[in-house]
Amino acid sequence: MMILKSKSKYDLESTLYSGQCFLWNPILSDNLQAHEIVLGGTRFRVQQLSDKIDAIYPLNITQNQSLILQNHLRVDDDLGYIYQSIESDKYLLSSFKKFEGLHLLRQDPWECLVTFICSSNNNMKRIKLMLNKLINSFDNTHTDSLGEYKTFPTPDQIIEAGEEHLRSLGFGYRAKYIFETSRIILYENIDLLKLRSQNYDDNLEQLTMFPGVGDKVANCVMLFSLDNLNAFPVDVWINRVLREIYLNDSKNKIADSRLRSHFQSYFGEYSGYINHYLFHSRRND
DNA sequence: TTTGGACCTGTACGC
DNA sequence: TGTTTCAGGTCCAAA
Repeated sequence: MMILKSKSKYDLESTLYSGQCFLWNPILSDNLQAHEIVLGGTRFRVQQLSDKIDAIYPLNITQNQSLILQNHLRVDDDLGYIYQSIESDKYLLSSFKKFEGLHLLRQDPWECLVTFICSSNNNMKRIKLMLNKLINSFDNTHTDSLGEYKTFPTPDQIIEAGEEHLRSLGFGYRAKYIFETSRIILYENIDLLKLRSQNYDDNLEQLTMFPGVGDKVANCVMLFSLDNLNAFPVDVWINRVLREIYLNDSKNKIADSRLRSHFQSYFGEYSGYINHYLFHSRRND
């Protein structure tokens, strides 16, 4: 075991299951609630220990593995700094208090892109089911001291398997989107990780070129995997909060992309972090 | 620039 | 048991 250093209090449960990532799985281990994920080909397990995170697997975790985990969990984020910036906002202040320690995650951009293409017109339970089916339908099996585990399929594996394969797994019309997106990434030789060094506008333009990726999905991918902390996904939940709390208007139609750009300016450079607190609070009302 | 309908599927409903 | 609705949207055509 190894306690990960984090800059702020860390709420693992809220962070892992707040709807930003669907690849974490709860594990009951030694009567303690642990959580498991595969990152960069390695299986990791963590558990909450007071305000911190205890990395319990791999057993003799290397420095490099520890960095991979810390990087994914964004333990260096200074939540106190973000809290300060919204001190005058009573609604936000109460939700920051209620979910103190909720962090964003830094996911793999490819896995995140597939996840949120799946999310369209869909619910959380089924998104998770679809991703599990996808992972289990490929033979990317690895073995460690806990047994076998699988890694996420690559774009070329998805192309080789074909669109029909995705349809047979229950992806519906999203099968075509994921298949075509895989083709574009492979044939145009796109390195999604490089997008981390690009700004918001360039990434929005790049991501919305993929079929099945509109404003909302692109903003999710940017916020949850590309370090664009000013990304601001507007879905039905965020739409409700913004109207009820900030606009006092639940009737007039306003395009989501207009709401998005308005509140990006309003909330500032960490608007994406604020977005996630608004989302999580509204869903847990 | 905006609007409305179609799109896969599983589930929660009403009968 | 058999419809209808809805779920963290996107795309396309038409106004």
